[in-house]
Amino acid sequence: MSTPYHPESVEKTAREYWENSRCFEVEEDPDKDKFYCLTMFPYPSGKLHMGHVRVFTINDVIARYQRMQGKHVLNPMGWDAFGMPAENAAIKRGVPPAKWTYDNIDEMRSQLKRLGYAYDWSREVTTCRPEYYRWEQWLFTRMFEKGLVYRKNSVVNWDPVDQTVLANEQVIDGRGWRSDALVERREIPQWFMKITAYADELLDELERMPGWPDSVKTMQRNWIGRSEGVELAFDVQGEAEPLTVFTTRPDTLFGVTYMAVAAEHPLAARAAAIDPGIAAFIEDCKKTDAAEATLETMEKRGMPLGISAIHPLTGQEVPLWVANFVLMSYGTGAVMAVPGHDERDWEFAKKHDLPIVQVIRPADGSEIDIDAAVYVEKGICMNSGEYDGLGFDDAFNAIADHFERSGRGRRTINYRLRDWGVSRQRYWGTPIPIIYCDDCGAVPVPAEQLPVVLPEDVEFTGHGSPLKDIPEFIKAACPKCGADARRETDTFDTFVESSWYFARYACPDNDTRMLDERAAYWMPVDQYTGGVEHAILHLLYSRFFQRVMRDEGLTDVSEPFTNLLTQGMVLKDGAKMSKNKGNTVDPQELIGRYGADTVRLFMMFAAPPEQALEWSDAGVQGSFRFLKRFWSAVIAHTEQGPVSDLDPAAMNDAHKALRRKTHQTIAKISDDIGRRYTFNTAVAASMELLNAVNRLDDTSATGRAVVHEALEAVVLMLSPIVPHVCHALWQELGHEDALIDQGWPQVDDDALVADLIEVVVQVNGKLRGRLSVPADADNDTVSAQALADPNVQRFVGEDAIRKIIVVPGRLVNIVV
RNA sequence: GCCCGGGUGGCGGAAUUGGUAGACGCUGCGGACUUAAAAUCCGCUGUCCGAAAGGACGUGCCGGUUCGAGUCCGGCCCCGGGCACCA
Repeated sequence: MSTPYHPESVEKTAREYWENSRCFEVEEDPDKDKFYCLTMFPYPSGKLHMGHVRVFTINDVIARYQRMQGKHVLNPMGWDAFGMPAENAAIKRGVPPAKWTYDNIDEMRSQLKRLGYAYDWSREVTTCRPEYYRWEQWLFTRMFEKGLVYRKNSVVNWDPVDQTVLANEQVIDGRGWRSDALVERREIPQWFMKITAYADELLDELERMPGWPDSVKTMQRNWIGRSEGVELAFDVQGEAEPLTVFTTRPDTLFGVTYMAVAAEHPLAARAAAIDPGIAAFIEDCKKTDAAEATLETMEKRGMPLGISAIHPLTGQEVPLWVANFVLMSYGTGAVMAVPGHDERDWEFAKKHDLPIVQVIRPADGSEIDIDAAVYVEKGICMNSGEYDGLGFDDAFNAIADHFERSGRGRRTINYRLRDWGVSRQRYWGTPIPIIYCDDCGAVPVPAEQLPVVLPEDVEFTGHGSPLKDIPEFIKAACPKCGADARRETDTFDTFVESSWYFARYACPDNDTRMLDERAAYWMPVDQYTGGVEHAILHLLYSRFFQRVMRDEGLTDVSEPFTNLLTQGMVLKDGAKMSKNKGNTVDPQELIGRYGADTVRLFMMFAAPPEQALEWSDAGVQGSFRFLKRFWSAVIAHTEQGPVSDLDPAAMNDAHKALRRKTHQTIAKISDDIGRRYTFNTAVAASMELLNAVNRLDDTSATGRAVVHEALEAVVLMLSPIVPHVCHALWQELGHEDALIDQGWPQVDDDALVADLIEVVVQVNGKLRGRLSVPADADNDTVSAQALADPNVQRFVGEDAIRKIIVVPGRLVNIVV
């Protein structure tokens, strides 16, 4: 073996070994303890970026570590291949989305291979292939039969100049990104999946998911937003239909001084027909994009409709307004306003001079001025007729009972979660398998006619979906009556593909069933790793889809991901490094210069996985330097010839100290990688151990045996992170068997025993001295020794000692 | 606006259960090697006072609990992620 570290040849050798021995291809084996290790699959945007390298390396470290623990590891890779960037590339460069996508996949696959990831490539999944998406089309038709999908109108961003639907990210400050035209909200019919039917289960199961971060569970809980309240009917003057509203605060019902409906509400439309001012206001309300953040931050505006509702308890007239912050698609499209006890209602009432009535007083008896500040806490009812004096729960129940008895309302549970709109007016996606027949309506495509294949050779103009211009695609016979009918031209939201790919990795080649018994073996995913930006949408949709597949009899598993690790982003100059912002560092260039191991090492060393990672070119060089030091330390050791077995009796204090350090480090790194996932501290501990090895300048037989043990431990423990160099160094250390088949090193508890330990001494909590004491010294002995320390004496002086706190093995605190 | 994170030296970070703040690495400075440079190796590197021993201060800001707070509690400020059509 040549002496200097040449990453290129070292990595090529290791890569070829893994490839030739096919050691990462796994089959189902019931006798083995399976471990399914997965990352969120990438969108094939062109080249790998550092965010990819980070998450894939984290995953690879876990996969290789679990393998060394004796687990039967499945670690697959695939492509989330449908999506907007392919269409944008097609418009910009005239490349068909399919060709652009397949070229990108080829490029990125070769990059992944160069990074040495332990993937089972035989299971690769590509979502834009009909053999993949046919099964989600099939599941959609099953959901259709069960009533789990339905069609209704919903809002999109409409660009009136380009005559096309825009994604939220294509709307910049309320204008279309290409046309610069003011974007309008427009309602069109779209397909929805009933995720709300699973809302309670998705919420409740979070309580039994200890392997997920609390932050993600909290976000999902808040997103589902279950609230218990009452639905109430208000009669409207001159209208036959009452206006229904939902409230979680029926105890404040007597404080209702106005009501508001959405701009799209029929009552608003009727008022607009006779009042041009209202009509103009409603038109104006539509000139905003559909994003929630926009609606929540924009100025709250409204207009009186000139009609009144009747308060169901007092019989008083309550003016009805139309307001831009009430949305037709949320709840009933109408809200009751209690300005005394709701922040937004209070501000709106102040602005429009609407009355504010106090109907709740603080339970502690304190006085408040409802005109000066809103009071949103729960308290005691007042100005509420027969309900005066009741607390929240009593008032809630009394009022709810009253409405249920009179049939004018009912207790109900409301969710913030809305059904999942899956229709996209785009070309590069899975065709929604529906045929529209003039007589039979929307008819799902029968299973034997699936897949509905997306034509890949299309003319791409950028104005609307090209599917609308392909008569052969649109023309279809109605599956029910055989009459001429039209095929749906909308495609699925790409979150549909990513909601079940993890299960399909188990059986990607099955062309007769969506999932088979192999999925029963591998599912659920034991460790799932991906960006925290997916904490809600992708993970919630996947949990939903898993349950839909379960209820279809395809699997027994309800929760797809047992353990979740959300990695932070890769930042450069404090900003997210991403394809959209163009502030990327090219991994390929770094691999060419330093090798894959250096890039992997820097990624793992620079920050713990959950935190954002700030990119540093100097840090990469530091990682490269470490690998060179690592390499030469092993070479310097092996050049001295064979090593004899370690004779414990022959060890001096320095030998014992190094051996203790070796086994302390094994214990620490096992914990860091196996439990804490703090790969940065695992790397730091390896560096410390290697520094300790280099400091022990001892060529005696015992010295070399202790060093040998330490070096083998470092090679084994760093191998999940820098597998290529460790593959070579393992051979250098004299082993015939490949490193990939080795087990994780074991701690020798005997080596951990120390005779003396250091204890710090504090006076009144401030550090004043250090002691070396026998490991088995009792508290009194340690206290006495602490008091004898000259510097400690200086600070204790003549003062009376009030208390001495001894934390065994750590510190003594003398309180005076 | 709402929900979830984060804030520690010149920089990335460590401190795992309330017990030594700054491990490990980077940068910088000094030195060795070299004709020279690169590479490599050795030393120093939170701020202030001090010749040193040592001391004072110090984990975004303000306050609290505790023998002891980066860690717990209350109130703020700033930065990042998500907000349903980016993936």
